[in-house]
Amino acid sequence: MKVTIHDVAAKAGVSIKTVSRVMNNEPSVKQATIDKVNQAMQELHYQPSAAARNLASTKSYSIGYIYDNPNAYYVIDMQRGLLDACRRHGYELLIHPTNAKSPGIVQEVIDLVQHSRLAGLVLTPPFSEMPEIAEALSSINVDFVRIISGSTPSPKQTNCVLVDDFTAAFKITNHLLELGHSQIAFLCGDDEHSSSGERLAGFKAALTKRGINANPKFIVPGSYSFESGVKGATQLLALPNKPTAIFACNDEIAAGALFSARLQHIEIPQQLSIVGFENSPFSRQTWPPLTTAHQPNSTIAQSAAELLFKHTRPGSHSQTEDQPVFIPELLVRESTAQVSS
Amino acid sequence: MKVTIHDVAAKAGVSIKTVSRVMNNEPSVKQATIDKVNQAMQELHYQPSAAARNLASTKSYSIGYIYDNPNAYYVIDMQRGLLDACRRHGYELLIHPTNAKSPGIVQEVIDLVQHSRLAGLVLTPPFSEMPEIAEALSSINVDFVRIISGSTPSPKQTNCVLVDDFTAAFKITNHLLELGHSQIAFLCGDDEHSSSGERLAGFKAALTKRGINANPKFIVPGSYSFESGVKGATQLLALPNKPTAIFACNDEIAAGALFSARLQHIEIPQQLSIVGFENSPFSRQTWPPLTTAHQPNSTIAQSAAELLFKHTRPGSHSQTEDQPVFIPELLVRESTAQVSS
DNA sequence: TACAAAATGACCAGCGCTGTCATAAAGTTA
DNA sequence: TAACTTTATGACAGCGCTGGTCATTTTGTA
Repeated sequence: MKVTIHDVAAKAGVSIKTVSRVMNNEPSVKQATIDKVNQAMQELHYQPSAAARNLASTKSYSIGYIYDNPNAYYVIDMQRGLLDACRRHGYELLIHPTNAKSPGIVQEVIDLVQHSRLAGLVLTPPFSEMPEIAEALSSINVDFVRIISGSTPSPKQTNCVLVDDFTAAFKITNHLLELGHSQIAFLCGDDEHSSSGERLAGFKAALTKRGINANPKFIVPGSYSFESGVKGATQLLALPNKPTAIFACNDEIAAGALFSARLQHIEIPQQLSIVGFENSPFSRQTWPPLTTAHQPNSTIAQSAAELLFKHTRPGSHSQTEDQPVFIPELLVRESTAQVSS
Repeated sequence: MKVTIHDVAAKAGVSIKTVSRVMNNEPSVKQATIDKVNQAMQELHYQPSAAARNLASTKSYSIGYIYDNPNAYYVIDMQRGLLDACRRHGYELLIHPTNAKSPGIVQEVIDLVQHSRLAGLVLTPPFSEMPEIAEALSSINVDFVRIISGSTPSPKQTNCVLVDDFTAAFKITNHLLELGHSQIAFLCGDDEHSSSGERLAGFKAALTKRGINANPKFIVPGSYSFESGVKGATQLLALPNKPTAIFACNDEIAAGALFSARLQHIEIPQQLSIVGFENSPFSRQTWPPLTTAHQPNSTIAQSAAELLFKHTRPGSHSQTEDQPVFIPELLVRESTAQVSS
């Protein structure tokens, strides 16, 4: 029926204590024994009972993922990555979608952690960028890993996985520049998300490097939504000197921009180039498909979980080395073209 | 520190067993005792440990959601609904994305249930339509609720939540008919998903009622994907007598059809009406926005979870009454118009 | 060959709770 | 009031695992 540690021990011909030692990779176990036990575990499809471990141990075997993100594809990818890492390490994942702007959010997070005895938490924007959350978590002594926008590991931001939006945006902008565009506009995402700021900075840096100063009218504030893209692009395309290319802060905004351009009978990419960011399924299902930057969310999530597990385990508490950096890659599709003269 | 059942028992002056009885509202406890215990729990801010309960009890306090669906919005909506229901009843939700076509899938599901001691499972297509899964689950005596396509409760399909695709498709088709279309094509979803068959049946029924027989060439097999929509529509629009309207089995297919039409410089909706199904965010972010059918996924999920909890609890095991039926509603947007003569 | 070091097992308590069964209190009947 | 039924409560084992303590066996090394 149910496979327990006893079954594994019997099958491997060792004591349950040794199986336990292997599971918790305690020292003083021969490699041969480790292999035997692992094999027995595999063959029996053994999965340690998280409930029992949580109960017996001072440490805990579940981590939480708190999120408030309208982008379903992002969330699903993150979940996948976290789940994969959890399965590998015998952890459980507790998902907790909630409202980041709710007034009681800090208490809500604390309650969640304490009630469910979480070993740690993975935070994505906007939670990863809320200092009050980080403080609260530190104060109750819970490990957490933040996935944030940033390009260079720094000791200030410990336990972070960095997504280098700056460099990615720099590359995207270069792509546009190489196509001959110089009148490039930028549609921002939400102010609160630092990713938007980082992408904008990368954009500006690329322009500056070519000696172009960004036209202030070409930088349009907004939010990470289709509607915002529509609005921003409509505004841009009403300008007397229209841009020849638009860099949208994500694919949804880009889709909105595309929509707006189409309403005005502007041909994409012949009359206007548009780029997105994220490589969400949206970007493949617009017409034309969007040039964008691919963000390996699932891998990023795995990396975050691994970091959490490493922290949780005693020993190696290194600092700056533990800051993986991911650079989204340029993905050229059909929404960008040589500037028309 | 951490308050346990012992603290409550001590405070209330009863045994821990009695506290347990109160928590699980078991019979045979005097009202006075119940009050005493409840008060003690309140004063101590007592929260029972889910881990301990799961470990000790034959019943469990978590349910699982197994899925294999490329549509992230659908999955997220389902999760939301399930999570809401779980929170209300003090349950935990375990999510388990996996591959329905993997050869070991039945064993995988069994392992999951046994290992995590799940109280029950919520299944959506394709899992809800796999007889081998239902059999396996029954054989190990685990409760489950299936969300499936169907219009009439039947004793055969116990523990099901029905989504009436037939009626919804019938209504959508009527919408097209009322706009004067008679040359209507249908882009199918995956054969394995009965929703596709149900929608097709509703489509045919609406045509038949108006005395139109469906042109066999207008019924194109496919799958629930953008690509399939592109392919199907391309095929249809190459026909000597093109359809004037296309009913796509879901929004992604519809988006694909839109894409294909656009490639051929066909104006939507002036020259061709297209409808989708599901009201996913996609349908709002195409140009023009899609006429579609709104499926209240989150509500459906809640209803499924409630059904599961009701089953799990002893007593009321009614049959046919427990089959909620949801009918997706027609949502007219801009991808459909009067047929052009 | 002797001896230290490493690897493993045997055993026990206990995490916080529930299930089972025994027992005590209360209610009913004649 | 005895005899008995019903209802309320408690004692205790045990869920699957960890963490500790020792004892024992196997290995490596001088």
